Amino acid sequence: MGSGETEGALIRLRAWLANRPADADKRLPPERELARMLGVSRGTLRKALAVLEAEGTIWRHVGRGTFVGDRPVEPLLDLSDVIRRTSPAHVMEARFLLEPELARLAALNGTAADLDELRLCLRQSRLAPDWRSYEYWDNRLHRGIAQATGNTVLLALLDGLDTIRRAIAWGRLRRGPQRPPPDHHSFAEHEAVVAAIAERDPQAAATAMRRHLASVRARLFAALGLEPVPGSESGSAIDAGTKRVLEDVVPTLPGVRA
Amino acid sequence: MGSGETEGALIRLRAWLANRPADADKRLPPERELARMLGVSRGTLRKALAVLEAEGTIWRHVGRGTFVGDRPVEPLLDLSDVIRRTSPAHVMEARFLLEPELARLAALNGTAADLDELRLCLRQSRLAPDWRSYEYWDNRLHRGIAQATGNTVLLALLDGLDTIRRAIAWGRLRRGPQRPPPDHHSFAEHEAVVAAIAERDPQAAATAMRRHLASVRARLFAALGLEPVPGSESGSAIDAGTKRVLEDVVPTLPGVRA
DNA sequence: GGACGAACCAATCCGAAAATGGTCCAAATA
DNA sequence: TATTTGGACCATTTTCGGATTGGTTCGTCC
Repeated sequence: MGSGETEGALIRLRAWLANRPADADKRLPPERELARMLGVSRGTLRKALAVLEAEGTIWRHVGRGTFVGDRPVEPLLDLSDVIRRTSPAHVMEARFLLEPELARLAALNGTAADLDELRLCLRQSRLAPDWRSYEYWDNRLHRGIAQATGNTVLLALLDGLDTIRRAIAWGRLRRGPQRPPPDHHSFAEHEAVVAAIAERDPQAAATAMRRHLASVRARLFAALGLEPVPGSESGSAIDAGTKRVLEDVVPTLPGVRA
Repeated sequence: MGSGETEGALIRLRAWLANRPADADKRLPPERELARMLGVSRGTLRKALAVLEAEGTIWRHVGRGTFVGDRPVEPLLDLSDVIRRTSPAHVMEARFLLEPELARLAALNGTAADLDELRLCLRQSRLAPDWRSYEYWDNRLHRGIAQATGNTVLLALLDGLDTIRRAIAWGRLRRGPQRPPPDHHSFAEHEAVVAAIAERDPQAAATAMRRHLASVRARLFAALGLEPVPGSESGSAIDAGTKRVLEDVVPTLPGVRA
């Protein structure tokens, strides 16, 4: 196979690549120029470049150039498309899935600085002069919990969920001159979550978060005119698979911080 | 307040907006032109536009123009930044959080077409001629499970996790002429997950997925030279908070499809 | 058969010019 | 006095043409 000049070009190319300063530009000269520099034809150089690309040393893109290192990541997420075919119920389901576990991991991994941030959010949300301001601090609180897990991936996931949530038409949006009433259900629920995190009680934190989300969901569905979620307040009826739940959930979510 | 010409401009503007065809462009004429069309000065028109913007009818942006409808959502996620400060352990933690619940919801909501897709992935992954091809079908399988939940938000979340996972440097990447051995651990584990989904057994599906992820994590950490996760195989030691887990997990993840 | 050179293609980048919303100000107007 | 008007700037964005660059296909020559 690769006999003759192609192999020579590959060797010369590797040597040229090795002899360049470490702080050199990630971008290589254009093929035409590089071919002239190495004393090879462009076609031959391209074969050598193809080898380097196959082994992951470089990556190329039409119109951009040839670069050394890993190919950059492109988002690939078409948010506006997701938003069009999603519903508030979907968002609530995702929140139920994510946020209790975030609270749980926050109780395990949260730092003192994280807790300061959470307490700040609690205080400010009580002082909020209008709904818009309240929602800012509410949002910042939930994000702070994700931050307290110490896991940037989880934080990114919650951020993604947030952008979707914020973009959905929530029917009535309660903006106005009024302010949240002092006995707004979220206040006590938020404080319960933060208290459990502060006491390093993971189960209690997750439980408190579930209670909070159940409350939010009930209000949301009521506002949308839907029927309440079946079994959301019963809490009875321990089925046969319960023991498996214990064996699964407890050991496999250790919450190690890497 | 808005006395005199401003009010008149607002009325004329509303009328002009109402009288345009439904399929008209979302983009309004430039302010200078629109002002001339309505016979108002630009400053007055801008006050009227400010009212419409405050009530959410239109949105504006410098250099772009004025548009009717909701303001488009911007990603706000800087993926390349997240990737730089994250670790394989973080990604595994996120997978443990997400994917078992996805399997659970897939068992509840998956359609026959979804199951066909999953079985196709199983078959193709066994036939894969090299690791690269195997990882394609493996990836498509996990994505298919998220698809089977019927929740586009969860699918978007898994996609986001995937882009992060794919971008991280996984140390050894097992690309090469070899192919996955026929007794590769993932085969049986994947089939267990899909079987549980097909039998509509949510708990079993979640359990099988946890087992699979635990296996993946063990191999990953071994390859990276880390110590195994404490308690990942013990599964004993039922602590005091277990009953609460039951009361929490079971009723609050109903998996309703909206 | 393989290497070379040339030409062409489609995607991308680049820079200047135009377009657009945001802002300020003095004159005109009621 | 209070409001409107027209004009001039500003910062951001779009637009558009030309240059750049990797991808591809020829004919030609060893």
